[in-house]
Amino acid sequence: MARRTGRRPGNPDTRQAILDAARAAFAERGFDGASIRAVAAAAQVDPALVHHYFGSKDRLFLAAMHAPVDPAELLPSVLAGDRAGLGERLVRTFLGVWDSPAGTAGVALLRSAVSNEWTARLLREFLVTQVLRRVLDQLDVDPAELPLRGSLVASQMIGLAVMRYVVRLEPVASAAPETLVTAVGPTVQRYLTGDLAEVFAG
Amino acid sequence: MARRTGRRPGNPDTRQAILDAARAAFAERGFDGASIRAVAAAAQVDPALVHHYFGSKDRLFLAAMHAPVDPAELLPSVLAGDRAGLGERLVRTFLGVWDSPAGTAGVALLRSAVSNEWTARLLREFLVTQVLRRVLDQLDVDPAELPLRGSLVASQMIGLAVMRYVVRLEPVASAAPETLVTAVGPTVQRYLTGDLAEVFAG
DNA sequence: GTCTATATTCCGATAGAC
DNA sequence: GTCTATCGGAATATAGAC
Repeated sequence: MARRTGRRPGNPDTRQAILDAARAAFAERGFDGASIRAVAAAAQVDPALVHHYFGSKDRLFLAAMHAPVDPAELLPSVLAGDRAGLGERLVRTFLGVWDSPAGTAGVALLRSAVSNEWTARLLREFLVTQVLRRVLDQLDVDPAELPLRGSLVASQMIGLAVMRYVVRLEPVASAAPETLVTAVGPTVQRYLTGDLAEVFAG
Repeated sequence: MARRTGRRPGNPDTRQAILDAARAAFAERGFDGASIRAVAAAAQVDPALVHHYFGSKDRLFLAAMHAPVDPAELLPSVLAGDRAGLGERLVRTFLGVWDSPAGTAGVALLRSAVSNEWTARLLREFLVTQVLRRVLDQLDVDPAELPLRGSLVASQMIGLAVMRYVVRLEPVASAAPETLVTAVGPTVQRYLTGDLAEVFAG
């Protein structure tokens, strides 16, 4: 029979449990509102362990945001296919991710970015370099128009996310994904490839 | 010559100074992030005075949100005029308010609602009862479609506000108001009066 | 009306025993 | 690897002197 002394088991899943709890906490209360102590309690570990693994709250947040979903993997299938369906495919993929467990990271980043400049920069850079740039590069429009087109798309998609997942305004909060795809897809399509001559004439 | 003893002057503007400082603080950091102590420091009064005037942080927030702008006064001129221009007029009025000093209250409510369920309810009720209901009542569409149309409008407008005033994604953050009116107006118009048969067929 | 002082609670981070 | 103990700070709110 093994001796009972020596190091406590040291569950190798502890680190992952902390990450999962952190993601959930940041999604519920945002970066500032979530506390390391609450994360530790949810993961059933000591608060000091969290520091031991991740060093600081900032680094814990970054670790919790990592990996759950990579636009580089999702976007190619969105960009393939007819140009006219791009808006709907983008909204469909967007909702698919946010409605899944991986969407927790999105809610966490969004909630944090609104009250914390550091995470706001993170969101901006994610949007611009990981999402918008990949999508806009495929379009056949005046390159000078791309930044505004991109931020219009972001406005509509982030607005949808805020209403559906954060503020929870009905009926958008509970609508079937395909309902929103049909409703919002054409908006995104127009921002991406529509004729915005009037806009740029101003 | 008046006696120098007796009560200290007691500036009658003190209360208003606290309210202005509170609105600015809530706009910058949200409800949870703003502290009564910071509000008091900005207003150059003692923190205990804030409690004396307003009783609690909740009531201070409510007082700071009051009055700066009333949709009941703004919307009639938006609703008057041709139906086809409704979307653009709505966006124009929206941006006019948010770009003005009164917009501070909007940013404060928005920033707070994202990290605080209590203020989120406040935002939902403001949107539904003060804004959307007034606008939707004027439309000539199937009443069963109104809730979804309304929350789609809210998604686009709040998304625009989040990107322009909170996350500050360029170029939307610095764009001329009329540029955004021309870009986003048609989206709002479609959500309000457009043919969404496909959406409701789902 | 105004301010000092404080009760109470919670935070992130660190040092060091085991 | 894990946990106890604690440092240093900041928060809301209240009691009560002047």
